[in-house]
Amino acid sequence: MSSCSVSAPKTPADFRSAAEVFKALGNPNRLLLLDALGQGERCVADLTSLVGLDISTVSNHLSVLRKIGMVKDERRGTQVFYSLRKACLSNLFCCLDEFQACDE
Amino acid sequence: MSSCSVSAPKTPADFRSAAEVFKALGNPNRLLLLDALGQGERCVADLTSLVGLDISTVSNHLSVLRKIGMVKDERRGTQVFYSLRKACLSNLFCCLDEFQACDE
DNA sequence: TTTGAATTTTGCAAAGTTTCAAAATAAGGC
DNA sequence: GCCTTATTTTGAAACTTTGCAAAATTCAAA
Repeated sequence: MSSCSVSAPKTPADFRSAAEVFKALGNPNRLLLLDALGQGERCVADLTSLVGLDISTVSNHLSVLRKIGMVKDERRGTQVFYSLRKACLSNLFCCLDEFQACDE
Repeated sequence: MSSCSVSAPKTPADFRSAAEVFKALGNPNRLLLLDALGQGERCVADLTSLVGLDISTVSNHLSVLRKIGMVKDERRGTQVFYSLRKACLSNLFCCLDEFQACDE
């Protein structure tokens, strides 16, 4: 059990994993990929024609998203299908919209 | 008035501004700065001793956060005080926690 | 088992980020 | 006006990210 509610002085290390997630989301092409996956699973070739980059580049973006647990992949024959792994991802987008709409 | 609810095919450009916000949050030192500012306004020197970087580096991080509207600054004498500009920023962190806790 | 299709990995170049140090700016007190 | 303090800007070095192309891998089908 981790010691909770003890507000020790924080260090950059305490924010490393949060920063990893935000950094993965900090690229327009990856956000477009996530948006497309919001409609359901897609194979790499389909995602590639969607974003208009080299397929190897798309494969790399997808692996960034997979490493932080945002998407999962499933091979079926020669194709690999990607899909969103976290239902609550859409919440993050919601909050971002709120953040950007907020003028305070 | 912008055309709403017309789900046109999206492009990377549609996600540029969202990506800018996420990218700004994608650095542990900046998250630590934001966390500190959650307690209230702080001058640059105080924030500098907190994160343990050169003051010029901290000033740069703060300007990244200011450019995307995350913090505001106010000069009082020779000091500049920074504070959070968006109340809903804490929501974003909440959602992140949810995201990371979520195992689906 | 060789071929073909889909994807990933590797190598590389260009562009961007992070950091410190030094120079520049801003504001207040003498 | 000159000096001190606080901050920002600029410049340079190290490193990371992004992207393409070519080579390697994976799998199915002929």
